[in-house]
Amino acid sequence: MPRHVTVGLHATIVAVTGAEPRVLTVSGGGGDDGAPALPFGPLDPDRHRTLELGLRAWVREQTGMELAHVEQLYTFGDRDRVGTGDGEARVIAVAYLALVRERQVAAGHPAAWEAVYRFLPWEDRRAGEPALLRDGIRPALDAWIEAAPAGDARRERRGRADITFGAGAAPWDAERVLDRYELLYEAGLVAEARRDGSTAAARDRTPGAGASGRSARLQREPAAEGAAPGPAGFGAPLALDHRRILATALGRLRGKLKYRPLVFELLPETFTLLHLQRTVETLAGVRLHKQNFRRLVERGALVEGTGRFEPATGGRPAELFRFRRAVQHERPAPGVGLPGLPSSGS
Amino acid sequence: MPRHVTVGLHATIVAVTGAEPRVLTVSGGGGDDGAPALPFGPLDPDRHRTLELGLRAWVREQTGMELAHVEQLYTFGDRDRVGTGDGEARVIAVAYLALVRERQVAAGHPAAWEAVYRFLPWEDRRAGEPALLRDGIRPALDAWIEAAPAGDARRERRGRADITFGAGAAPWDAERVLDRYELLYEAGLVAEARRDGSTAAARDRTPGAGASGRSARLQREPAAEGAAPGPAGFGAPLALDHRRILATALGRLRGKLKYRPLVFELLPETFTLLHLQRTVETLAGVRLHKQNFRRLVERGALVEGTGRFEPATGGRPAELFRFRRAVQHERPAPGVGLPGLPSSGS
DNA sequence: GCCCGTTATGCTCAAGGCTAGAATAACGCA
DNA sequence: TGCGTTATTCTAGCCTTGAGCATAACGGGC
Repeated sequence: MPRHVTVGLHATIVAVTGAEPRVLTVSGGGGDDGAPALPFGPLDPDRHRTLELGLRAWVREQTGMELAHVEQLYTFGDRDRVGTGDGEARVIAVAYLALVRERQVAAGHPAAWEAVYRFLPWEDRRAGEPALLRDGIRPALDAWIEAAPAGDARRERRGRADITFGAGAAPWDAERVLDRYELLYEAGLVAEARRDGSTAAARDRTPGAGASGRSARLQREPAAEGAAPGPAGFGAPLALDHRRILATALGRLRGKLKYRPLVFELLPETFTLLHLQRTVETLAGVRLHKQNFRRLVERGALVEGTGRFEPATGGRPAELFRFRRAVQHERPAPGVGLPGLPSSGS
Repeated sequence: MPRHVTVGLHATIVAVTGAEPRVLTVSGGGGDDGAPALPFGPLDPDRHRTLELGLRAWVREQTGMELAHVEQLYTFGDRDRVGTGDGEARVIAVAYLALVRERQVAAGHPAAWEAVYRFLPWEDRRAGEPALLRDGIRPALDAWIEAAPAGDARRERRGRADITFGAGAAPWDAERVLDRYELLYEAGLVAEARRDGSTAAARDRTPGAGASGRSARLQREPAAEGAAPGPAGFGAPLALDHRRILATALGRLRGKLKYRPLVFELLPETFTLLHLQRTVETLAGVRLHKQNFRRLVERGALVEGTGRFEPATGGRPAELFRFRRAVQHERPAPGVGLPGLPSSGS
């Protein structure tokens, strides 16, 4: 008897509070461990006219929140995604990214905002390369590289690690969030890798993944393979494959900031230019040159002054700006361009 | 009784033959009209371990072809996607883009290569803006715009048309393939819009779609609304929503060319720089400045000379180059950067 | 009231990248 | 040999970007 198919709708809901990007989680997750989960629920073919409407319904139910900007991220469909036993339904997951303003908080629902960088701590380089990277991840990756047979295999691992984590000539590429998470997963350096254990043999390649030539090779190494993992893996885990989804979301968001005015979905109606800059930095995980950032934003005609001022800046009052919605009808790719980070390298 | 869910796997298989991008189609389509379809088949939860493997299996079966580069595009899940009646299974479509070398042709299978620009003729601007755009599409869009009530609604339509099709100050943005197709669909200017008729009321927003502020407004206008459609709509139709998938694929491909060495998946082992340029132009739908294109490719260290030459160029023999696979391990975003098209504007 | 630290904002300069061509080299063919 | 065609190399000019310097405007000590 052929198994049925169930479609799960998963939401990565992001907001920026203070100077931190946060993601909305629900407690207890899908049933395996106690790690928090992203809000999700199955598509109801009868009730949900579209996938996005189904997602909104689930989010409303679980968090009491109405979503504004929503976009689809990726669809995960590996048989072993969630360790379903034979006979049970096959579960496909369609993942979404949603952006909301910081204030809207859940009320009476078992949902909570968590700092995104709790789950992906190596992605925050605003204060320079985090110690975790230098002292924890890079050495562990080196061990993983050395654990490979000496020839091409090892060179291949080295190349991948260098490119994804930015070593040697390769600079840090803020958008490769997913590549980094997947590398850590394969190297057995995140808790999920050990949790999934040997049941997770092969996975579909996921979105931004690079290296076009590798696509035919679907087999993925089961897990550790000799690397010395941190005590419980790097970063806090999420239920199921939700950390993978979160990584996909952050990568997509970082990429899209450059050519779409997405930040403004996360900001209040009016804001200072520094507020805008901090929000972008927070998401991109890097610091930006203030004057140049201003120039880009103003020359791009993304914002317009309101004439009002924010006095509590700690210094000279800053003018409050507002997003010029009209840009979207003027220029093809309006975004806040991320200039290279200044060489303030910690 | 709740309906079941079926997951369809759809492949947009692209190759470049001569100077034309082509897409592999199978005859007869899914059952509605006689239009050609993209190869597709349902996910078999028992046989297909991953979505991508399922896709490969279906493509092998229907076209006898082994796919190399494959990437997921988008998942379509509107209830009215294919006009399923009540009681039937709900059908979700996961769409993929695959790239293959030109030679591999189907044998004994009812599959055929069709020129991509047969279905999206307005996307080919290599010889300047096509007459179809100036004489057919723009006037029809103008009519559609005028058909809106005179206030904001009309301004909104105008803005969208200008941005997607490049009018006034806005330049042509080669990547907005999907936006353009969807605009034509909404304006009732493609055959599918009339075929789907009033059954297709709302759709999920699809990938690259711009205008972040509009996301909450899910309702889409049913169809025509007063525009004067061409005799049978612009461009040749495909079965189901396959033209939408094709548009998604072409847009994605155009975008990715810039930062991933995808072209080389479509080229033979060795090629001349002009061959490379023509292939890129063909996909991007625009002409490029020869000297600058060479400089970018060479400075990017994307290729290396072989020392051998292609004599049959019609002029001075051209050196044969080969893709330097190593780039992928050196630079973060190796692609063939598409500099702005020269102002040769026909 | 004056000095200081802090943030906002404006302006400048130099390096590097991109656009558009000019100029030159190497073929096939008449 | 001269012409048309394509390949390859170089250049001049403009614009963007990266990095600072300088000045303005505020709150708080003193």
